[in-house]
Amino acid sequence: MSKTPQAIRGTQDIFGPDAEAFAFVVETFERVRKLYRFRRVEMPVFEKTEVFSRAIGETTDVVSKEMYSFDDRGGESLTLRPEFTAGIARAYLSNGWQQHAPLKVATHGPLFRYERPQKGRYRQFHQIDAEILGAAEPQADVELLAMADQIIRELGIEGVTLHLNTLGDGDSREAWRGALVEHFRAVKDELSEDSQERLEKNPLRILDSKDPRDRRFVADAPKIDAYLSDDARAFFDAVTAGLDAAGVKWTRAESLVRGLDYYRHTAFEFIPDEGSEAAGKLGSQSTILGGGRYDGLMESLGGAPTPAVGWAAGIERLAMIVGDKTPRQQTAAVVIESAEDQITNIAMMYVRAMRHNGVPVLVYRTGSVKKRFDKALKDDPAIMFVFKNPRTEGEAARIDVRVAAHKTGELNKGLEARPATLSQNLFLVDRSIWGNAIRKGSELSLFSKQ
RNA sequence: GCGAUCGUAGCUCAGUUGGUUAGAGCGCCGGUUUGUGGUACCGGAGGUCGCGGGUUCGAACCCCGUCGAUCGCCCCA
Repeated sequence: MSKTPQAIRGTQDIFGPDAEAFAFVVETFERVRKLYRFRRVEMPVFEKTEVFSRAIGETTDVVSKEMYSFDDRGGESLTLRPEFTAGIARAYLSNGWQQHAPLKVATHGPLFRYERPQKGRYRQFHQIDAEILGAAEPQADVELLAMADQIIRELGIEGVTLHLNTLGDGDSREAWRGALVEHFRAVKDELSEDSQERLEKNPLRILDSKDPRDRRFVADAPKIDAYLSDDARAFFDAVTAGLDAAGVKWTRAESLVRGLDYYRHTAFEFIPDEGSEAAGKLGSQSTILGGGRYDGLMESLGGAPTPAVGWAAGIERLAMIVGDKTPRQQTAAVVIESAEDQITNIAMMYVRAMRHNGVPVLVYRTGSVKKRFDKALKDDPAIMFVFKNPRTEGEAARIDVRVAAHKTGELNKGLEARPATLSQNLFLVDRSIWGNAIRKGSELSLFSKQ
């Protein structure tokens, strides 16, 4: 026997409650994006490396050391996608989706980054993603954010706030960046080692440094507001006004910047409030959804200037917060106590009728009779049907219907047994699940939940 | 890339200063009892102690390496 191979570092096999929470996030996303009429797109999992290196920026850490890249047999460098946006921008340009502009699209799936795994962060991770392409108006930002807000709300996540900032247009951003470099260069020797590095590479990042040595100088650093052009300011005002009108709560975060080069104007993150339940579940990983406007991206890929705005959110992180709030599926248990084929066939007829009427059913027919009940009860069904042999000659196969108690120990006292036989034409099941179940002739028809 | 902690049964963990055949609970399988049965009791299967070296008469335990996990830093979502 050879050894079982290990899974790749930073990958995960998701099962059980985690998998249910994961699916709940995706299902909620799919349902809500349809309400906003975002169109589903499916994207390749890998692209030519240049798609990401040009779009994201050569100097960023993502490109310089966090990409999963490899050469194909023709010697071309390919990369497993570290994000959705660059690939969607490439598709927009190469498929002529300009004709659909403004185009609202949504997708979800696996992404890859070669990083050290830690809480809520994996080498293969999964995101939901929404983009509006070819829309320059601030109303696009508002709609996109309203959808994000609704998704988080419908996932039942509390205590999360939208942190909002503007990076201005290209000129504003450059002017501000210059002023920041000047400001921090004057005190360079007193900054943390990391921030001295950042000064050259990514000065905006100094703003959200956690190091106390840096915090002192961050407070009086130049603010973007002083460098905003009139247009940029008007744009931001329109976004915030729109959010207010849409009932989306937000807070200004002047030092919120995004790591990637292509962002302009609006930048935002949904962050759990200090001390909230969600914050506690996430460890040092705090942002649960982030994005912004990337008006410069299309040009970096050789396309015409195209305004666009989008966001992405990690499914694992959302699932972690949702946790056991995932609605549990109510199930009917059918226990076949009899060993006779005829009775099994009758039971399976009922099972089929229930499933075709949208009722989830689990069947127990193997192992000792005791085991069948043990297993059925452990699955905590909302109701149980028992098929057993007739007691007397000529009597029809006997069905017991009972409402199983939901809590341990209440089975015997709390349970309401309603024995019925096939000769009777009506029996009740737990109304909270399916309403009345009525047998007519050989068919079981069920009324849906009210 | 850096730091800290940790790898013993399917799962959660014990395992005393290094000392015979490595334990428990849960789970799993079989059985007895309980009126339709989630309980209780009896029995059973299941571990080359992550892997590879080293020290020692002797290593789950000490040392080195390696792989992996967890948490944090950098970065980012």
